[in-house]
Formats: sequence, structure tokens, C-alpha cells
Amino acid sequence: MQVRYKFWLEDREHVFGEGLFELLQEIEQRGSLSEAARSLHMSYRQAWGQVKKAESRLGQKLLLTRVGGETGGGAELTPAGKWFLQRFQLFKHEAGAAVEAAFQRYFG
Amino acid sequence: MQVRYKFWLEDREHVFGEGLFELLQEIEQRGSLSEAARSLHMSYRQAWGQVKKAESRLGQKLLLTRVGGETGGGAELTPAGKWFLQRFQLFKHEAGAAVEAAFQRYFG
DNA sequence: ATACGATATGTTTTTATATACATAACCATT
DNA sequence: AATGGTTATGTATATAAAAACATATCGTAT
Repeated sequence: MQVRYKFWLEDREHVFGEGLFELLQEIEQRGSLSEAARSLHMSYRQAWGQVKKAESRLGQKLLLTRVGGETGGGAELTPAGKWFLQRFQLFKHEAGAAVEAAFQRYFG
Repeated sequence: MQVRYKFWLEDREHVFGEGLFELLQEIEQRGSLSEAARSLHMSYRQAWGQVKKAESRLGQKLLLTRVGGETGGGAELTPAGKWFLQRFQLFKHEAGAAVEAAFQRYFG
């Protein structure tokens, strides 16, 4: 038996969770939303919609995109995007460890 | 902004989570599955199925039921049912507090 | 015997979510 | 001007999860 868990941030509605976290991570290191989506085996449509929804709910941009040009276009994280990515990383690492520890204490 | 979280136990498949926890809690203090379901605003069918599935996956009974009689019938927790109820209560309390603390540290 | 309140299940319908499909616009390069 | 790779979006379809519906059985009390 093992414990499973999920964390996410809400502001009345879901705004930031594991899915967006992984997506931003990939975008940061690839410089492209479509490439990030491909590497996560999700459709571009889905990835784009996820970002768009979060931005609208947060009231701030997470991506700075450009269309056309030699590479076709691209995307990079705004400062806000980087901030969320970094914070969520630290948060989920710490919270996850605590949950695992509690699980061991009561079911291990 | 606030943090939200979910914990559950798996043994290859989902076996015990918040829904079952609340259900067992109500059954324990009401002595009836149908009454517990009503108080949680869920259908008897749903509640019964949830227990049945968990029992099958855990390989042990969580409820001791009786049908007919003056009250129509009833249900009470087996020792295993009580054990899971109690352990999960303690676990989720502790884990939840830790998650909230981590959230405050990084987003508070 | 009938009624009542509970457990016990199978089946159908609805709802929500995710996936797929389709198309347009942009712009450096060839 | 045609191409390629991207961002950008609307719409339709499929899948899964939840809710609703429908019955059967059981045992005490009336």
C-alpha cells in the first residue's frame, strides 16, 4: 500500500497545479509551447488552453510568446511565470516529503 | 489564494480516500449505511458501491451488515473498518497541517 | 399477510472532462 | 510567392464518472 497526493492552488477556481507546473518547466528549457506539449505527450491545443486559463484566472501573463520568424515562433516565461514555477517546485517538494512521512508514521 | 490538496491510499488501485473516510465516520455514529448516505447527500447506491469496491480491493470487510428486523437492518464497522477510519483521521490531520505550513512558507 | 425500513445489485441516463479535428495568421527564409 | 514551424482558437467527438432509476430480499411488528 502506498500514499498518493495532489496539491494545487486556487483563487476561487483552480489556477496552478501539477500539470501547469510540468508544462512551464518544459517551456522554460525548450523555448516553445508546441515542443513542450509534444514532450509531455499532450496536444498543443490542450497545453495552450491550460496556460490561457491560468493566466486569465491569475490576472497576469505567464508566457511571453512570439509568432513567425526563423524558428516559426516561440515562448518563454515571464517573471511571474518563473516565480510560480520556482515557488511551486519548492512547495511541492517540501509538502510531498511531509505527506510521505506522515503516511509512514500511521501506515508504514 | 489558497492551497488545496487530496490524499488517498492505493494498492495498485484507489482503495481509501476522503469519500470513504467520511462515509465510515457517518456509519459509525449512525449505525446505518442508508442513513449515512442521506446525511452526506449521496445516493445509497453510490455509498454502497464505494464500500463494496474498497472491501474487494483491500481483501477485507469494512462493514458488518444485517438486513431485516425491527429497524429494517443496519451496518457497523468491523475492526478493520475502525482501524482505517482512525488511522486515516490522524494521517490526514497531520499531513494537511504540514501542507498548509509549506504553503504559507512559499506563498503566504 | 402486509407494511416498513434497511441491505443488495443491475441497468440506464446524464454530466463533465478530455481528446481530437480543423483552420487561420504570422514572418524569416528560400 | 511558396514553405515551414509556431502561436492562436473554435468546434465537435469520445470517454469516463456520477447520478438516477428500478427491483429484489430480508425479518420484525402490526
